Amino acid sequence: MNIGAVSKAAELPTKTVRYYADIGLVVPSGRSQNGYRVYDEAEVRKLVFVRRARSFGFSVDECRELLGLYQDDGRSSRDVKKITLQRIAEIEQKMAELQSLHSELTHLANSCLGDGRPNCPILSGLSV
Amino acid sequence: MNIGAVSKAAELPTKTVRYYADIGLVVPSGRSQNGYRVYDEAEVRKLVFVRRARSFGFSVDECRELLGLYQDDGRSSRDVKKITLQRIAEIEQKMAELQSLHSELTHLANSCLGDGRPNCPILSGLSV
DNA sequence: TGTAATGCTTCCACTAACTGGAAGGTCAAG
DNA sequence: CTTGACCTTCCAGTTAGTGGAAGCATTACA
Repeated sequence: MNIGAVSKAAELPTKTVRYYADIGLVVPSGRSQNGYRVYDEAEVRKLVFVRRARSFGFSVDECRELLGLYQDDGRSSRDVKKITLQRIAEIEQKMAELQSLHSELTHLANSCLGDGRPNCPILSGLSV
Repeated sequence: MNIGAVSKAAELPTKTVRYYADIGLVVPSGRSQNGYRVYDEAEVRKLVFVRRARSFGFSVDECRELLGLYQDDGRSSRDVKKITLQRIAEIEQKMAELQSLHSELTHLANSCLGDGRPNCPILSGLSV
């Protein structure tokens, strides 16, 4: 498979696939005579894996770590679970922050008339 | 006030204050003979405003826009409310994403034994 | 068979919002 | 007088890509 087909199959932009190759995250299985990157099914699966993990908030470096575990038959599920639980904790933290942000902003927006007049509680609220 | 005092007053790192000066977001009111940036209360208020707005998820460019409104006595609260409501909608969107992420990851973590064996549903789940 | 349109390559530069560090000038205290 | 804190500029790096240019390769179509 050439990069275009891979890009379609993994649902990632070609630029991103090339970038992942550059940083050694998912490298093509080889190159054809004309220099084109050649991928096979295994790489496509890894790319899908990375796309999903990224969408789950795993950083590229964590993806690298996870891919390592993914490929290592001797890995323990304990390692994987540890990373995942950390991520869950971070998500909960993030959600709490967003929650307080949301209520503050909602409060400000509610107290604002939103008319053509300059008097605006949102700005006063921000500048406290 | 020199940058150190401003930094303390506005609760922002000096690096950040300098950065904001560089990009023209909050510029010092002047320079002293020795070349030190000199700020007065108005700038400190703006910096506090920016810090809070940033913590609310407004981008630096949005802060610039808000600062413009903030300083413009002829502004309408409608403009400010519009930006704020957009931001609230984005936060809700983000929270929904985090929520689904959280339940998916929790599900995966729960189905993982977390022992020393290689069999790990988290990885299989990610690679679907 | 010619040519035009994709598709692929590399490389360089840019994004956001800082942060770290080096090299050097200034100032107050002991 | 020297030490240390504070200030300056400039350069580079961070994350995770994205945009674009210049230049081969392949394919589609008239």
